[in-house]
Amino acid sequence: MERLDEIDLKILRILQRDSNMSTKKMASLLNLTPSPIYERIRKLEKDGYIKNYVALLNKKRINRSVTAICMVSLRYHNEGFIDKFDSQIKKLNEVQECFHMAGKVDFFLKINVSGLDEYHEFVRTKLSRIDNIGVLESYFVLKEIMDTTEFHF
Amino acid sequence: MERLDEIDLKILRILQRDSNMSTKKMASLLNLTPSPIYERIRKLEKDGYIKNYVALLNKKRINRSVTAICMVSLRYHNEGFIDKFDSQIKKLNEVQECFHMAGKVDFFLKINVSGLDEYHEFVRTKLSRIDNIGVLESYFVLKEIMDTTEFHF
DNA sequence: TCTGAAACGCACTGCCC
DNA sequence: GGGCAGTGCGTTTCAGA
Repeated sequence: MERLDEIDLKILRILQRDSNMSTKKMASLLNLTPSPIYERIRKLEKDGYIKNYVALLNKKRINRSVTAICMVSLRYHNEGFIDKFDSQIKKLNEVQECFHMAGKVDFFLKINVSGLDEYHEFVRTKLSRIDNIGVLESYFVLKEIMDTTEFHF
Repeated sequence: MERLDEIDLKILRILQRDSNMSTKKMASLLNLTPSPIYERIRKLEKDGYIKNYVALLNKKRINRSVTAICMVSLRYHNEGFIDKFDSQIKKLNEVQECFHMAGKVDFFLKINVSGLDEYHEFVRTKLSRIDNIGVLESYFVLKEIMDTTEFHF
């Protein structure tokens, strides 16, 4: 719960890149034995530094290679409408990220689909059917320059 | 390399949520024994369906709770300038995502910092020092509604 | 491609420093 | 808080169907 020392930070840095590394190998990298590594990791989990362990998939391989950014503004901005948009957007499987923003645009969405056809269907049959949408602007990714879950510290 | 069957898809769905699940438990969920699970996972890795295994950290805990979206347009658009922007942006530790876009805006960036002070410093001393930036617009996330690495299929 | 069994190594515990 | 030794379990391999 207290501050992390340099060893904890190194462990987190490693786990962000390769969560399957054995405590044995990590121990040799950090000039320690496996036991303290093991205990520190359990502590980092317990204290909430580590949310979960996941496999990252290759978008191309699973036919989700098109990424779109969509900016949405609502027509009315009272609490009920915002919460309603919130709960409806969570049901859409194509949406990877959705942020409620400060400023002129209300929401940023990152959407992954197989192609433009599917994006068209997504907007037509799902997104645009959500109540109270005012403006809806779509942008397409030409090239992913960076896309990482890793924080540098 | 061929098409995936329903078992492969189920394995990928599980690993996207919890990559530390044992082959034993997965086997019992899928009514199989650990060996075929093990072999299928190795094959999914070898064939490039699985990029890597990572720990996802809690932004708040590691002091990166402010998320900004930044839209950048370049002044000149010849190949050299785009590649240069590309290589310079990759050096910035605060940037989590960077996409080269089709349309009026050239790049979308997702940036995580500890607070507005740090964002100010990031723009002042790093982002704005990159050559050839024309327009630079920042938006701040009020609330994360969704942020997942998981693809639904 | 799966089952079942066998071998191996690592995760995990407890004790000592 | 780290080192060391022991145990059990999961990973990994392989023969057979």
